[in-house]
Amino acid sequence: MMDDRKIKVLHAIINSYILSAEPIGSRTISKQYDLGVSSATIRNEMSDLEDLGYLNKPHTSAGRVPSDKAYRLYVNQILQAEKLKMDMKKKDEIKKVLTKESKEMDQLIQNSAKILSAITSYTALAISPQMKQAKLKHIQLISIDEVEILVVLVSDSGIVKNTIFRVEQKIPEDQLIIISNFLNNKLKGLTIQEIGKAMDNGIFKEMYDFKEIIDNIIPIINKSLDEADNVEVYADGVTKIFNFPEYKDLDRAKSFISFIEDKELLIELLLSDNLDNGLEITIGNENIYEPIKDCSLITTTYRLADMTIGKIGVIGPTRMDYFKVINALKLFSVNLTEILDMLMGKS
Amino acid sequence: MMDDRKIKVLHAIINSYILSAEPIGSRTISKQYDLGVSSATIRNEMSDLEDLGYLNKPHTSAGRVPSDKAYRLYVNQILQAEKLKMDMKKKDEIKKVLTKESKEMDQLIQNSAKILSAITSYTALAISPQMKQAKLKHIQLISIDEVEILVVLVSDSGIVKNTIFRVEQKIPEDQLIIISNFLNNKLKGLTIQEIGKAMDNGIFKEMYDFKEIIDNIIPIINKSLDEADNVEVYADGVTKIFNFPEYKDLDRAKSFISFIEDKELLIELLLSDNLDNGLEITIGNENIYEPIKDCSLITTTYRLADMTIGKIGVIGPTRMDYFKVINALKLFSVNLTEILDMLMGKS
DNA sequence: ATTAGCACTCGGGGCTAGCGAGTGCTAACA
DNA sequence: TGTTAGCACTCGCTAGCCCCGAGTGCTAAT
Repeated sequence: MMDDRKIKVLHAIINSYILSAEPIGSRTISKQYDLGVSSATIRNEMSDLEDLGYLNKPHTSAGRVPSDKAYRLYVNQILQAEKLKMDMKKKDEIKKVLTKESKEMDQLIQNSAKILSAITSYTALAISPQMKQAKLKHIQLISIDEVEILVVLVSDSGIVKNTIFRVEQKIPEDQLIIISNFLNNKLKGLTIQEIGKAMDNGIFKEMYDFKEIIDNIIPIINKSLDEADNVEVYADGVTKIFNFPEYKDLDRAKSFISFIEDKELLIELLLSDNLDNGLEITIGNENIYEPIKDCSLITTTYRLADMTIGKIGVIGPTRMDYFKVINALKLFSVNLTEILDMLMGKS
Repeated sequence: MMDDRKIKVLHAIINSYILSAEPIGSRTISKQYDLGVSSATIRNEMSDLEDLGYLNKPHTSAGRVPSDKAYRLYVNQILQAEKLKMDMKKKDEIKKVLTKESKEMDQLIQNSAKILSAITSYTALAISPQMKQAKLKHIQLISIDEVEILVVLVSDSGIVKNTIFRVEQKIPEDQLIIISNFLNNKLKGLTIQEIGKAMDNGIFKEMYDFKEIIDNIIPIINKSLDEADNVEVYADGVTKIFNFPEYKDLDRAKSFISFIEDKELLIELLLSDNLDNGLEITIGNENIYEPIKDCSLITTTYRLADMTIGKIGVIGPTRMDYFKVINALKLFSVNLTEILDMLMGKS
């Protein structure tokens, strides 16, 4: 049913379409690709492929265009063949640039998106670390002035969050230290969620002496935790979409860009699988979100201290250069993980 | 030369063009606006206005379109008339929403851009606080574990920055406190730049006992200061530009969106006047940046603790609804300043 | 099973004509 | 002298038309 030649023809069409974005005719294939058969034969094969759902006709007298199903087949074969050797030279090159230009984690992620978009020429997306799975490493209360106290949270992945809050009456420095030490003892090593639970369970009973102060502080810690949970998404190269003829249509361009502009939607998109897997590819209609049902999204994860903490990916027309993008992404996954470990002093 | 009637005609044309985005003919004016003269007279006036540089003709047989000079005149008159009374009800409404949805400063700025874009239906820009002019309120070194130290900087406007750094050998807690106290004594109340200078001048001589440690810490503080200087820009409603017929042209839309996407350029744009003035309006060609020479940019500043710390604004086609935008911006300026003072506990 | 040949389809580019909105001039009028 | 009616003229835009060319699908020959 899908004999070898059909596969070859399909591949030829896909490759051709990825380059040209124009419907491919039988003649083009028989000329450009060396299949040793005439255009008439190709024509028959193409007709079969259409019946099988791998090709579509924009209209009767145009050539044919690969369907999502075709891309899926194509991608699966790329992944299976797994001849995706990493270009070490390029990897190190990128690593160098990234390391040099990124002092903070957020910056690193942002720069990665930028470079990724530059080398793939598609829109790049990246999501910054979530703290949910991170463990608390250090918590400290610092008195700033008479009425202000700063809460500093440090997670084991090195991310710092802080909040200032005000108190009615000054809390002496030494009391703050006692409280800080107590909190550290009780909470160190717990995840954000566990801390929330611990606080519900009233771990503070034994600190009755400081009840008043602690009552003050609990909501602050909760709030800080809430904020620690904040994730950031970055999109870079959004306007690259204009380079693709399929987006010469204003409405399509608008709907794409609007989608990318909606950060909340992007977070949903990128967190859908909750960071579990590595490389992920969704093609065209496989996407849940209406505005990108004619796009493909390829993402991969990066890790810190053996935890998957974020995602980086590329989005573009379904006829994107999957091979190039997959290679680039693998490279970024490794680089990000390496740099993060370095940046946060873990390796 | 510019008698009363000419002004009236010009205003009519501008108002009409702001609504329709189509060249206006003499007949339209004489019919729609009650000037008590015939279209022929209007025609003559329009011809004069063209000679004076207030109107342009797209081509011979089209109507006329206001020039940048015309908008400038128009805007100056709006500003002078200053009948811009603030709609207190609306102001409070917005304040309520902003307050409710913004826990952190960055969030507040971001939300402001969002709402501003929503109510004006143009693209909104906002830049987050710079610390350059802020004064150091508190600095503290915290030992996190054996080899990691956290530097926390708090500015008088309540903004917190922190950096983790590693040291070779553990520095005892009490030494850190001594150093922290020393730094606080020396540096409190200084601006970021002054601190840099102070450090160059070797204020650490008297701390010779801790020379080794301090030598370690100086670059860290410098780095923290560097990072403290980071500003964030937010753009919201970028795709609103697609709603305007003058951007039905893909290239123009692309160049606009590309410009907005370039955060560094945006920062330059918004910091050009270094936050000195309040309301600022640049129209069309008055803009330095090529891609927005057919846009108008209206910005205003917001303050915290009596310092101007950021800017928020709107960018759109030159035929934007200046009146509406100016009103909205005034409202945001006040609201942001008020909310910030509250959020940071100053009022 | 493959291929050459051919009729047929259909989108798109180019060309033309006509329309309609708008101008600018002239001559008459208050 | 400023205002107006009238009119010829301009010019972009749209609709309609034709034709080209790329491509298909069928048939008949190899």
